[in-house]
Amino acid sequence: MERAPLKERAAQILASAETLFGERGYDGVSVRDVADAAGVKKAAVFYYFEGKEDLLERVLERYYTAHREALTSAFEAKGPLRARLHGVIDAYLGFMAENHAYARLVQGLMAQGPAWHGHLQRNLEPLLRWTEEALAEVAPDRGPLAARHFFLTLSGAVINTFTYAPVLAPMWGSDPMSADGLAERREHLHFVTDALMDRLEPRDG
Amino acid sequence: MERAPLKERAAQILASAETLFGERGYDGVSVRDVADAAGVKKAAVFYYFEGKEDLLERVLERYYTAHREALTSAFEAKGPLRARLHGVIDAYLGFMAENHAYARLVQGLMAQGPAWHGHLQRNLEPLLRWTEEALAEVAPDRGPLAARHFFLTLSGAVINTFTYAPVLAPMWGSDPMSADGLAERREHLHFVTDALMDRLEPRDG
Amino acid sequence: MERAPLKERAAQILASAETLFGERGYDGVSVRDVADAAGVKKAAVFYYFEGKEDLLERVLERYYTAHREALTSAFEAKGPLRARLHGVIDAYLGFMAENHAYARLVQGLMAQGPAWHGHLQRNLEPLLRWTEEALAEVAPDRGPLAARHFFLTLSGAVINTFTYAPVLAPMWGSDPMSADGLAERREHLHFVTDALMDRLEPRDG
Amino acid sequence: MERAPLKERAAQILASAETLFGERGYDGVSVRDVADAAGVKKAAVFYYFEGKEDLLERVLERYYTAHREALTSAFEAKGPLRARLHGVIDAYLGFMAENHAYARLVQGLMAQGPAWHGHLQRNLEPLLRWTEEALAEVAPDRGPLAARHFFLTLSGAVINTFTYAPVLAPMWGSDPMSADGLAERREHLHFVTDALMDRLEPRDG
DNA sequence: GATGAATGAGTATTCATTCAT
DNA sequence: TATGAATGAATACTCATTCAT
Repeated sequence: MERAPLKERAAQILASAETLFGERGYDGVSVRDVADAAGVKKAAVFYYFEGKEDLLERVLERYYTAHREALTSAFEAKGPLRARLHGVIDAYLGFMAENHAYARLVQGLMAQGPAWHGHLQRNLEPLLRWTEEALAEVAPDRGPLAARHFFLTLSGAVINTFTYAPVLAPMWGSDPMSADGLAERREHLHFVTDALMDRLEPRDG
Repeated sequence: MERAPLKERAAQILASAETLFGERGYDGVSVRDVADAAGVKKAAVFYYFEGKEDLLERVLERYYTAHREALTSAFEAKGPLRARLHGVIDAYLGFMAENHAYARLVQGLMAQGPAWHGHLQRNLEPLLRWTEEALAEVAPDRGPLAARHFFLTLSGAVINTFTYAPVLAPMWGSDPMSADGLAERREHLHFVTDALMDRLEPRDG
Repeated sequence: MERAPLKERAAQILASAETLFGERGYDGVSVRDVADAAGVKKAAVFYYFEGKEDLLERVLERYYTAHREALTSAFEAKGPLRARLHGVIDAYLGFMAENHAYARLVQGLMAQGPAWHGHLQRNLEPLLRWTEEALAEVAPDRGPLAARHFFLTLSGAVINTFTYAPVLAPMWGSDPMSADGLAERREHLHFVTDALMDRLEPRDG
Repeated sequence: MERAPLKERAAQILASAETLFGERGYDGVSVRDVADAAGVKKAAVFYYFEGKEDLLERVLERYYTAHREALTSAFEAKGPLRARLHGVIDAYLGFMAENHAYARLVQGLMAQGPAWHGHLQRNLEPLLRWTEEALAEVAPDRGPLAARHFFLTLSGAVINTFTYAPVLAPMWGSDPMSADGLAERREHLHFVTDALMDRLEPRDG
């Protein structure tokens, strides 16, 4: 299953694809665009990759791996639940901060119809499972307080920081994705988490 | 600036565009697709609209109007803050439930680069302003507890219910967009709102 | 099942395709070649036809129809068997003489693998059936003297006149496809037919 | 002019080219296809051969040689004319049976325009000359009973057995290229030869 | 002796858009 | 009020061939 390390040229192409797909969406980017951005000829893209779709798949693969790695240690940390949840949110927010393009690319693919849903689902599943395990002690299996709802609510609160940043910035008068903006957002999300925990396990407040 | 009411033919075209753009994204739909779905000739689309972009603009315009109308009365309602917030969330959720395509279309456009950002921003702005007014009494102007953060968090929690539903359904074993799913989601969001209010105005709990 | 008469432009394109496919084979001709030869823009070819393959299918359809029409009256003629066979050979030869490209196009497709075999078979089948009926009185159902063998032998003798003409001409010192050449070939084929009939029904000689 | 004996690697490539060209035609086969089938790298094909065209030339050369060798002894055999003709037909049929691909490859090239005509002619010429010599005693030099007509008729009857086999098989309910099919075809062709000889030299019947 | 890397030229096809009628 | 015809520009992809190593 392990893939041989990509050659420099291929890495360059992949990096360009990553950036462009993130900026303009899969459909908004042509193979020529990717080649130009990478400083290679168009045919070279087809030499190193099987096609445009393969290119996207590799970009996603890399994201998935990085994403999971970024969250693993946070999920596996020990300590009181609240601190662990804060840690996960920080890790999530931090990963997204370093991978601006990710959130938007994925949202774009979701909006493109079912073709990529299976792909995205496979990436999301472990995160959901982790959340469910982590919250098992305070949240029931089913109903409106089930872990899955908190997963959806909190991951949405993290992700949308990035997907909506470009349209919020002018309204906020500051960029939610800037260092300051993210620090503030982080505090907000901690507040939200604590508020939810207060209600779920009142004694612990 | 007012435009004569659209003829039946045009309305048919617009409706098809709305559905298709929502299902497959702007780029994933051709003018021919829209024409076919509407049962008209391709050239008719250009007769009634200025082009594909115009078509999208009209679709968005309609959404904006409907969206705002759906939320206005909820925002203007009187009564205790919590009840009003619940009302807004119910209205938001209800509107989205009836306009499946909206959330995905907008997400798709966000991912397509800055071209449509201004457009989307104009729609979002009033919602943000309303939220800020509504929360003025409990939330400060700036910082991590500012109204705008709650707006982002809660609107994300609503919207993502719809954008992620297709990939969550298999994992949940049930469809978050079904009647049952939405009722449960509604309860969850009320819980979240209450939890946040508890922390913001502890006495009121 | 009837097809509306093709517009002038489409007819022009089809005619060019017919000629070029016959001259250089399906793979040897690009859509651009066809468009140029027809004096239209490349995109016009796609406006009138669904694609290159469709173009070939239409060309073949026309041939099939013309081919069958050319032979029908000959097959349905009354009179002694030998005369009727001569008539069929004359009709076959005449049709091919007017449709130089046909034989070569079909041979080229046969050599391209199974993709077109079904297509070609559907055209050949009626000819084989007719031959079997015509020879029913003198040829057995099975074995080396079955009608199908005579069909294969004689149709080969006709068709190869055209497929091999370009390489035979220099060796013969004259063109087998010229008027004189064809007249001579016709006499030869009559001789062959008579020889075969002599053996099949000796009394009739 | 003599070329050093091809290395094993080259032979492998040539064999693959032969098979593939025969199956899908020259244009339908890419250098990569040949390399893959031979289990070598694509660049190796260009190392051992000058290019795709050279590859085809070598394949044809081999066929020519094999073809001529297969027929030489039959042509040089002694004995009565009819027996010698039967022998040639048997040899021709036998060679084709072992070289399925040959007939179709050559037909495909004929259909590809004049580029390969000269090539093919050089191969055909000796066969025609031999036939003319063999039939010199019974057939005139010119006119519809000239040897060259019998050559065209009989070689067509042999070759078409193979080129049309794939489309005839379903109609015949049996494969003309199977052992049984070929045995039957052989008998048929002997019958045809005898019929022709009967007419050419009636006394000898 | 052999090949990985690279590419120029070409291929079929799509599509938003224009326009004469 | 429509629309059939037409097209320029772009798109993803293929492939024979070259060449430095």
